[in-house]
Amino acid sequence: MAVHSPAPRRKRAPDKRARILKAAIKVFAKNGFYATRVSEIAKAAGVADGTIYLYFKNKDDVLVTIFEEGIERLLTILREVAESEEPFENRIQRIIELQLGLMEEQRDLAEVITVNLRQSSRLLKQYATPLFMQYIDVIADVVRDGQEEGTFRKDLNPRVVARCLFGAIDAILLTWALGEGDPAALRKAATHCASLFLEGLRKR
Amino acid sequence: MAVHSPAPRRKRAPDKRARILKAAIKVFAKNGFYATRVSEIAKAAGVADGTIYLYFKNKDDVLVTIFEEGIERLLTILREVAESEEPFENRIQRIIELQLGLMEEQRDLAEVITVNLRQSSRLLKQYATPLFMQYIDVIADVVRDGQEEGTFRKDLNPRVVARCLFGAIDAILLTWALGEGDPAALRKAATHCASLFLEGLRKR
Amino acid sequence: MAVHSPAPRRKRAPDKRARILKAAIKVFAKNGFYATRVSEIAKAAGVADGTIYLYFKNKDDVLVTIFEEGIERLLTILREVAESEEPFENRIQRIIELQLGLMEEQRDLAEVITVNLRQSSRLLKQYATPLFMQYIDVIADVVRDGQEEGTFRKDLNPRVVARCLFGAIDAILLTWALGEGDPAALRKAATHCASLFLEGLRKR
Amino acid sequence: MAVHSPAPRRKRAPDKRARILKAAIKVFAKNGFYATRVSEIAKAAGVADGTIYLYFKNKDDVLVTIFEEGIERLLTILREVAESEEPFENRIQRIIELQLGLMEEQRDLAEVITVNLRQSSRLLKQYATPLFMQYIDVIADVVRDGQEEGTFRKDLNPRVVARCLFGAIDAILLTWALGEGDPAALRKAATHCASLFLEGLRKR
DNA sequence: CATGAATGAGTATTCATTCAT
DNA sequence: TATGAATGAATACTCATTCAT
Repeated sequence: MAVHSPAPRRKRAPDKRARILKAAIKVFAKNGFYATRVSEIAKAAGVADGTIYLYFKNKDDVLVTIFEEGIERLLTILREVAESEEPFENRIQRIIELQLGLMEEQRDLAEVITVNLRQSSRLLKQYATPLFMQYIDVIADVVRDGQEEGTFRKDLNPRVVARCLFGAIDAILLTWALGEGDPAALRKAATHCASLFLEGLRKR
Repeated sequence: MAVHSPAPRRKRAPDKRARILKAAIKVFAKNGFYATRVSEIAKAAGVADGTIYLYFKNKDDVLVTIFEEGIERLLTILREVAESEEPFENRIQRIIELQLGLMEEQRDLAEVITVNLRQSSRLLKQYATPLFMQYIDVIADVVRDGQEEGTFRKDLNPRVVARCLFGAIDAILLTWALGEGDPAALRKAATHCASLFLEGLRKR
Repeated sequence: MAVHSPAPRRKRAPDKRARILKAAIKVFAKNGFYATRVSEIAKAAGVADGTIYLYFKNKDDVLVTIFEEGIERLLTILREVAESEEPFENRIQRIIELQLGLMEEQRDLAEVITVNLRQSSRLLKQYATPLFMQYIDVIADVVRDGQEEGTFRKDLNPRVVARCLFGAIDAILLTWALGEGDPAALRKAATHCASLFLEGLRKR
Repeated sequence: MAVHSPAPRRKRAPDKRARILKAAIKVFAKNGFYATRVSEIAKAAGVADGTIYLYFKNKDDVLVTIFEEGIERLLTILREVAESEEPFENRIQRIIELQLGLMEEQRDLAEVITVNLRQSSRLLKQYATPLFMQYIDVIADVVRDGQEEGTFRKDLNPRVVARCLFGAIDAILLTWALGEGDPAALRKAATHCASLFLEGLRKR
């Protein structure tokens, strides 16, 4: 019709993939992985059902991608903090705040990672375990270094400490995600959690 | 047809309900809630598909029952410990050991409770939240009493501490349930976890 | 326990069969044949599910029995009227009133016969058609005799008239069964219906 | 893939809905509503099972649609006749002939409407009643106008007459649908039925 | 690349019927 | 006879995935 229009470009969206992921995070968080229909993701992303299969192998693949990219981003940042030159106590504190802080800005991603991934035992065992171990390792390394350097008590297994810390953060997020989602409450919880762990770790 | 069939065995099993629950824990742990077919539970329990519906409203109800009865049993024991006359530190320590110890005997149940229940957002929100809150309350009460009595530092929110403790135990169980399942490792983790939290809580 | 009680006879009920039929009429009328569970009939009859199978081959057999016994009773009475010595016009009038009157006292049976039997095409074709034909014949005979005797016009096919009359009564019953079920309304409808058909049939 | 396939024929059939309805009428008439499997309808229509659910809410909806569209069409035509300027007697006569004539072309539809709809008490009460009342009203209006104008006797309740007429036609159709289905017989029955009612209604 | 109509495999649940007691 | 717990065949409906356009 418009003969001279430079380029029709009815649909600009070269960002379909990103839009699908973003939409998926939203609906997964709201309804859970199994209760979410592919068509719902498509609708929320403003694409056709079939389009999703141009970017992802299947529904599982969407969840896995969200998890992988999300945890990858988290791991990158965590590693930076973990390997910084700051005092060990600050690193621990920042690790906690970082995760909770990061999530505060991305509540849906938080719910998807903490809740949804457990929804598929298969996915959990296949994908989450290895990444989970990397996560544990990052924290455990900080603890171990702190022990060797003399800041932290030496009688605790660093990996056990790391698991406890992960669990504590996960539980706080879970409560927060299932509940009101008040940012202030989250921040306060972060402070208390950090204080609890740091005192628990401190060498005397 | 089989003329000499050894015994007609229309098994008058009086324990059908228990057998179904036991079978369900096993297959849920193995395959996850959604991937488990009702017929698989029936087969594992040695009953007909329809029999399950004589004892449970539906598939959801089976999972919820497992969760509720498991948590209920735990809560009863936890309350005893929480309200005992022992020093507060001992109570915390015993709460941790109790949970991990209880689960040690029922690895599949541990997986169902820590992993499977999160598979249905609806179930999680509907059933888990209230029981979870009761659980949190029991622990939080111990912390609060300890604070008032002067054993624990007063600057930490008891409910945040309780949530952290729950998360830590949950994470330890999760790792254990998904992994090797070595009882010794579990016991050692319990000791370290307890030490970490008690030091973190101690008033100085 | 009661050692000397003459005869325990916890359940006198030698009338189980009748009680089952009566209960079945009630629940079939309320919910329809397909929506009625065998267990509902049993409950309404105050017997165990399995007991029904001591008196009836299966669920279909219960409906068929109701229909057969009901229509049989109706046919017997109709034949009496049809073969009486009364004026033909009176016979027609009484046939109408009889059916509607009979039903008025047995509203549930009316609904079962007019509505439920159509619920199983198989049953309808297999059982109802022959009995229906007998019914048509009884009325058609009265019409035919009236024609030959000179009371009714001769240009109408007696079987067509009989079908029309059956249909009219059925429609009145249907409306009545689906609606309020006011006996007075039914009686008035019977009068009008009779008048309409008698005038339509009268030789001039 | 198949290079020479004559026509890929992912049949872009634009008439799926109509084909499903047509197929449903056929199988409902043959086996009855309850005995008909959704998959049978699908097979008869040459579509996949799931396709039916793109056009209808559920199996009930298919039956209701058949009924509604059939009755709707009938009502439209009936109203035209009822409101025409013809003598009242002709209108009645044409109403009868129209219905029987319409059905003559669609014996299966006749059976579905007269027999199948009664198979579900729920559907009958929910859908049939209102449309049935409209139908009754159309006929009753003709009768009433004829009474007021002086053609018909005034001592009959128009709605009772209408119900009788409906029943008579229904019974004729039922016999016809369940029996041979001889068109000539149907036409003759229509004439006799009309004559019976007109004489019955005539003012003298 | 994008679409969305069509597909059809897959499953929880129901309920008539049986049979050990 | 009577029971009612147990059975398991049977089926409507959903929804991830495909592919002709």
